[in-house]
Amino acid sequence: MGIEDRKQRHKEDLKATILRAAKELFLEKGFERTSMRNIAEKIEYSPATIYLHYKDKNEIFYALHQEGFKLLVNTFKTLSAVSDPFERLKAMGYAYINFATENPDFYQLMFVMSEPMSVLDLDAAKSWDEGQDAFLFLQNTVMECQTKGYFKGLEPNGFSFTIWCTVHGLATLRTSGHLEHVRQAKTNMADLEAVTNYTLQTYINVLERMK
Amino acid sequence: MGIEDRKQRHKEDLKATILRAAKELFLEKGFERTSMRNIAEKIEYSPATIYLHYKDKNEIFYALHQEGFKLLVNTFKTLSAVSDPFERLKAMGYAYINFATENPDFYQLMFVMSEPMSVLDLDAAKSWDEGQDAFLFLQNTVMECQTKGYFKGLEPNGFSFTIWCTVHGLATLRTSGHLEHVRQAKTNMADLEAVTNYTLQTYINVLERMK
DNA sequence: GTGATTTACTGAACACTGTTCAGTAGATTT
DNA sequence: AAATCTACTGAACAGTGTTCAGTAAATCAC
Repeated sequence: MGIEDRKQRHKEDLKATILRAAKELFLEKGFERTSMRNIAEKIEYSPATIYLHYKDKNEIFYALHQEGFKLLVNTFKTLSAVSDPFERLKAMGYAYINFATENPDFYQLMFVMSEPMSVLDLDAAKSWDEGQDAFLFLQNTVMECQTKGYFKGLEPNGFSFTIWCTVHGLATLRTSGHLEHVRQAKTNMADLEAVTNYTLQTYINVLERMK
Repeated sequence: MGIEDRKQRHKEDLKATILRAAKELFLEKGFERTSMRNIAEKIEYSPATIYLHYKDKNEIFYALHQEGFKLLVNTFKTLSAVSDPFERLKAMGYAYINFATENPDFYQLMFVMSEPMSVLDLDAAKSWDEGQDAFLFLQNTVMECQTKGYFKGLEPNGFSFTIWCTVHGLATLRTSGHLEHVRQAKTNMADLEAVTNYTLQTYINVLERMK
């Protein structure tokens, strides 16, 4: 059935084209300012056509949310090259904040907005695998650190989670603009980058003490 | 000019009525589902009237954002009664998370959404005093802890900030619903409350070690 | 008391939003 | 050639924040 195949291919092409257009618009203008009609206009189809491939806007959000996780996990994977686990942990912290800073819209989609996750909520079979994959990367590194004498006696799952909370907290304060208002209050810091790095460095100092 | 006074009073009354109605609707249905028309209907005025008292929706957001901070700072003030600074620090952590859990919409308004802050952005004279007040509470407690031998050698401002990042991270993961998805992955925890408390307790254990 | 002015307020509109659905043009099958 | 199926769309629905000309009533000046 070559004809069926060609049709199937075209269908998948269009679905991918929609996603690409959505992504470009989101990264360009942020999703607050990206509408279904904008996406439709970009791909030169009617808005209704999008709904033949995606149930609603949240399903597009979810698809991009997954793309974001691929990006993040890939970054983490390159850090496997760092053999010393504590050095790797530090590198992961910087990589995480870097990711959030350079892809604030992706970060929002992945860790802040609840809309993309609503796709999962209804389907109990699905779970948040992307999130767990990324978290296991952290947890494994923490456990390796423990074999080298760090974080003695701490339950790795819970402790890893507190680490995630800290960097996530910093990332959200930064991407939401609240960090900028904090910076304006303590005028000694020159720019956002400086405040971010200083905070992360301070936290690493704290972790370093836990040997 | 008694007439002027009466008019002024009525004007301020109406402004307060708008805010009260907005607050009730926000807490009732969340602000995603609260529109200017909803607020207008509740106070039995036309939508356009609201704009005579508030520049736009963000200005209402900002007013509620400030109310939220009064609430939080008041909670913190009652904790001044705890004399031991480390015990106070612990209590503040629980109070903070508790506040976020019981007032998720206020928390969103205060620490997650950037819209309310946009009122400040334009007016350079204004700064984020509310946020700074709350933060100073934390920083002072941390500094008191240092006199008792905790957190030796750590620069208090930066270190306090990492503490805020951690509890803020936990609070946002919880209110955004991401914590629930994490909980579903590690099935051993019964409910959200348990995960939250366990995480906070683990973090307190970490801090306790820093003596 | 009467006319002019100011104040408080509103109806209707503008330009959007996500989403649905009847209807159509064209390809494919019978 | 007629019937079916597929891919797609125009137009509508029910909303959103916001603006502005216009109105009714209160106040002021004479």
